[in-house]
Amino acid sequence: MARKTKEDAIATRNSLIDAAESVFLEKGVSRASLSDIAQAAGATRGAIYWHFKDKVDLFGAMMERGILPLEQGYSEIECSTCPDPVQRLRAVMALVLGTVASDDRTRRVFEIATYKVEYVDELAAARERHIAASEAFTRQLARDFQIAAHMQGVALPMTAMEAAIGLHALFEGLMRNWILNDGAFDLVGVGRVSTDAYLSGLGLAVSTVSDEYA
Amino acid sequence: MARKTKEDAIATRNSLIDAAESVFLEKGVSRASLSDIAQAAGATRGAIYWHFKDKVDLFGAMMERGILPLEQGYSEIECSTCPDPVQRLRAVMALVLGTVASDDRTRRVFEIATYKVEYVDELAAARERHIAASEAFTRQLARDFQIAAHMQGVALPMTAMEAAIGLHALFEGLMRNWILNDGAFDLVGVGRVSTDAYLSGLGLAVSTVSDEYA
DNA sequence: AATTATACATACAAACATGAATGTATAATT
DNA sequence: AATTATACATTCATGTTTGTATGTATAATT
Repeated sequence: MARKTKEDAIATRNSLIDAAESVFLEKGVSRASLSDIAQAAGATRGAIYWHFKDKVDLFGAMMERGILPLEQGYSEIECSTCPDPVQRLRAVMALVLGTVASDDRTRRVFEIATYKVEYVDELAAARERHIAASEAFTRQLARDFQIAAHMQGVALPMTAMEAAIGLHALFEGLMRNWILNDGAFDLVGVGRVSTDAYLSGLGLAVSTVSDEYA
Repeated sequence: MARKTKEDAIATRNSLIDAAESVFLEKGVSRASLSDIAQAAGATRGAIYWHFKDKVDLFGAMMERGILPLEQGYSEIECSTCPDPVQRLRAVMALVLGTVASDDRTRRVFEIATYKVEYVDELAAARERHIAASEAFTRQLARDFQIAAHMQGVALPMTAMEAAIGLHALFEGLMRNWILNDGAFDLVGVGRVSTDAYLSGLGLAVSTVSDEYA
């Protein structure tokens, strides 16, 4: 065919990423061929090789576009207006869980990243990125736990870091199992009550102004 | 070459599964070719096709051999000699986490199943199996929560099922993150204290006869 | 002892998938 | 208006993997 305008090219690129999302989700990343993706986008492999170096590059672009809402949540914890560490922590968890539960693209990308890709050598970058984000999140949780314990004058029954590792595990476990079970439970609701139980078990008060349990 | 005795054949089969474990872990399941596996086992593809239908079948055999210790833990919860539901629950968690942390084969297979395989159509059986095991585990947890709450005369701050979903998420999240972080924290220790915090947050007494926190 | 089934190894054909090379019509630039 | 760079589509050569087909030496069976 012919040359497109710059906006057309951007649209093509986006449709390629859309198609990649769809095909990755259906066939898995490794079994998805570039022909599959191009065909799903109504294009050819030429378009893919023009916009992306190869499949790994396309995967990276898809991840970057889809993970943004989550990293936004992660970063929100840093500069939130909420001064109380426990409330901040609860707000961030609710925000991220709510995003995964409500935003289709985020959920699809999360599902691909969790169940439809093999983290081996060539995807080491994605893996390292996830590890780094997790560590940053966990460290932030640990700091908040320390601050909260100090503010409330309580002694945690474990290291702040251990408490953070546990909450982080609860957090990711909920999302993963929710995805695996095809949204069979209320992610935000269960996330809230289980998080609160955990916090309460740490000896932290969660200021239950308007908490309702179903 | 020549025909082997029956024991030799079984040994060959085991070495093929060993090789599959190793190659799957290194290259991921989809990128691992049967030639790779055969070569790693010091055999040829002929041996693989003799013992297994195809790669999916070999993967299934590997899973079955490596997941046994975990399912053993899952089943232990059913017929444990420990009558107290909270103690039983804690014992099972400790047993499974301890197995993953200490048994190399279990850990490798778990890592493959978690990070080195794409759960798509042809592996639907493995996926369904995992879902079924998880659901059974969660249901058992819920039942124990109900019994424990009744025994201790406390009202849980949430549904027993929700409490179970949370603990299950904590449980799987810990294992997954421990694997991802290459065993960077004490899986059994953190599992114990975070589980106890969660239980305590549910309002359940955990009978701390000899609990020590580092 | 002869036969048969076993436990593989080897050889072969077909199917993709990839990456590069080339073609090309048209925006954009001058 | 001529030139150039862009945004792809098409073609081609190559390598890889798979499944099957066939060969074969020997354990097991009779």
